[in-house]
Amino acid sequence: MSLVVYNTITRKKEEFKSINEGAVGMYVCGPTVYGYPHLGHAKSYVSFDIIYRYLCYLGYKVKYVQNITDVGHLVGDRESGDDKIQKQALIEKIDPVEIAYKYETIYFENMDALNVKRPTISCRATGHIIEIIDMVKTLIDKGYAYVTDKGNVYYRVNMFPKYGSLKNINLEENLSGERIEVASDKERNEDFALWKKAEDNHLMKWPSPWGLGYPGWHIECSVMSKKYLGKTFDIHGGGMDNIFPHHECEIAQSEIANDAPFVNYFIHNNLVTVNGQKMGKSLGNFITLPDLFKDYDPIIVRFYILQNHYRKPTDFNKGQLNTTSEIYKKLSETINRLYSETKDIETDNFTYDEEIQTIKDNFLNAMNDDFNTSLAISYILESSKLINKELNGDKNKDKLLSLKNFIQECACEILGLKFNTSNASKENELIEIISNIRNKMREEKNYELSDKIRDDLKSIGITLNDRK
RNA sequence: GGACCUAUAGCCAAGUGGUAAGGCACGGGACUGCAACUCCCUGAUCGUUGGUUCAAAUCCGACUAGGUCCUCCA
Repeated sequence: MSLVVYNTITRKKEEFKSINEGAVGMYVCGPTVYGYPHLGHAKSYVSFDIIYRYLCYLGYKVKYVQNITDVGHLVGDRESGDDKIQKQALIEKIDPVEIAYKYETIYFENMDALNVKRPTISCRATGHIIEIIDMVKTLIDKGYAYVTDKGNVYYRVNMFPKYGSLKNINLEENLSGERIEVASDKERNEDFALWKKAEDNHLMKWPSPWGLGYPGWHIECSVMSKKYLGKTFDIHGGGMDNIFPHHECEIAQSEIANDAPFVNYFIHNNLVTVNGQKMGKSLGNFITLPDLFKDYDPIIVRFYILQNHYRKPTDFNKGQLNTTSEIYKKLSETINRLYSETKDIETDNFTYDEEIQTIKDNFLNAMNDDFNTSLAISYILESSKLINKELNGDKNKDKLLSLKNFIQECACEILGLKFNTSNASKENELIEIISNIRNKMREEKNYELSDKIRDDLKSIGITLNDRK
């Protein structure tokens, strides 16, 4: 079975075929770095991490480009809007460049904690101002963009008939009815900014043919994807909320500037909700990752995200997160047992067990069907049951090694789960010693003391699992 | 107002034409000195309503509820 992905362009699942055999170019919209990342970012980047990991597993050489938006953009194109990075800089009383760098660092630390692999290329908007100016020039030369008296540059949306097709938006119906901005210097209200003139109090600005200014929100992604992936590439990803207008604008810019189709597959993850409402920075109902990680191991947050499909919304729910935490602990214990009991077994040649091969096939089929992680996880849990049975029973070498291989490839490599598989710490040795003494007491039927040891250890969070 | 998505057991969640995966919780059992762990068994006709079909959770229509986008947001 081959890989099938849902393509936003066609609103259908399609068989995945890369432009160049054995290689994939993928661009995912990265964060604007002016605040702490939240659970929504986690869902998005974990989702694309899965796609990245799975494509690698399938043998593709993947070039995964992700931008860092370190230029603040105005809310809309209005003169009165705030530049979010600048705003944060004024609050924290440090330079906007420091703000961007600070939150970029935190972003990556948080993603590392979630075991999200770093993109192969991470690029910043501020590092591509020359190329941005260049593409804006091209669009002006082709007549698709215009410079206003104020020194702003806008894209003529009505010249690009495809605009709105990604989101299936009809501009006539949706935009023409709105009140035209009186103060705007645009030809038409739906036109979007490619370059904005900087007001005197604007901190981040660059010289350009149109005066001192800064790039519009959408142009950086067109520029950087072209630079690193070429005019046409395989996959473009991002959150659903970026479909319109961001990705529409990218298509409009890139296809005209490059005279080539932009992207073959657009993949969008669904959003995180809180009590059914979208979690968003502007709504103020977001849960930041640093806060969440105080109460939950990041890898459990990752597991929680993967229990939902990426195209379905995840409703944040502490009760469910606690449940997930319990499930993950059990799974970890089982897998740790598997690793510790197989660490001395020769792994060179073993016959892959048929039953486990079937589970692995099912797992891969689930992944092939548009990265169905929630179904895939059910096979991991099924294997967990088999591990316990085998460890409590025959301890068949082929079965154990097959299971170990399955966990290693599917749970660890593809899903990016981590289990605490080292038993080497002093603490564990100590527990082992205490446990042995306690077992001795139990043999001597000194239950009063052995129960006290069990209870005392339990009270500091260590559970002894008695086995025959 | 326009476009679109979702609705499956107490909860989470797969399943897109052939009679409902998995997990948690609940209950029963095996194991145990007792317990925990582990294993076994146990639950839904799929929002409502029409229709298409030999056959629908799965396709089409209507309705209801919730959500997203049409301003920045992963």
